[in-house]
Amino acid sequence: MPTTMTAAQRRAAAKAAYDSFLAECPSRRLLDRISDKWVTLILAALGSEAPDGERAGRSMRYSELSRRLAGVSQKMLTQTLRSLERDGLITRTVTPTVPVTVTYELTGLGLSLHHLMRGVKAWAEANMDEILANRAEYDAQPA
Amino acid sequence: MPTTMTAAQRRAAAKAAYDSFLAECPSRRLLDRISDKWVTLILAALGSEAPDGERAGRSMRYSELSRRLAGVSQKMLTQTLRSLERDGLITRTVTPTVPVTVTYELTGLGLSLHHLMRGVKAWAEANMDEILANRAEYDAQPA
DNA sequence: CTGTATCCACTGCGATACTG
DNA sequence: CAGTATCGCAGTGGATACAG
Repeated sequence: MPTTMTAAQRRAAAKAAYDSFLAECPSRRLLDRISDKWVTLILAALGSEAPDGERAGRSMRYSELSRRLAGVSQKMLTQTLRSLERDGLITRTVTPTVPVTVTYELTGLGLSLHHLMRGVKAWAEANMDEILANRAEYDAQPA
Repeated sequence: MPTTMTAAQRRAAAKAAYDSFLAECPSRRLLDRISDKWVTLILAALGSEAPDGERAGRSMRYSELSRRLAGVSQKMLTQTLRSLERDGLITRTVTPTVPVTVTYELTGLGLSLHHLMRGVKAWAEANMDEILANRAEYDAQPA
């Protein structure tokens, strides 16, 4: 922590007394939760621009998400969605049609995390080539 | 790659070569790799401002990191550091003192990811209270 | 369509012991 | 100091079957 801290920064630090560097801190578990492939992809999917381009974030059905996140198992999708709902990052809406229709949507909190996760996903895609090259070079090193 | 590719398909492939939504895409695995608690914390530690405040990113010894990331096992720390080194996100420097001194430092690529991961870590710490409240509310719902 | 429930294979990860 | 090697289990996550 820098010694040159403004009063505002000190207040912020005092208010949010959470530190993920500490093993027992709840934020450490939260960090573990959100540091997840499926969390990132779900938030990325739900936060993508709606077809009409009018909203930031779209509403998606369970089956839509299932198709979008290629290869996700039912268990992981449901489990991750529940977790996100419990944490207040997404809302789950059930429409009593026959058969039932369930839609998921980002909350404001979820949207704020989406902005970060979208960057992470984009980073992975943008730097894939360089990383593949780095790996090749590393693996080519003589032992 | 099939030779019978439409011009539109070629353009799409060229523009977005990688897509984490696809199960077979290498970027999916990369996303899984970097979506990791220890990756986040290591990058956060190495990217924090140096004591002299002159550099973005500092050099840290193995034992320093071990202390900073409270509760990390030797295995996970070494394993994660190796992975980051192989991907070209950090450098590992051995100084042949007695006993040997090993320091780790972010590369430019690592620094770029650090900026994102630092935000994720900060988000977790900043929104911990709200999320705890959301969980309490969710758990209070009648079944 | 949108789940829940169950079983189980796999492996991530910690603990422990040892080394240059 | 900075690792490597090995063991063992707990828990993750996939596959499958079933249900409202």
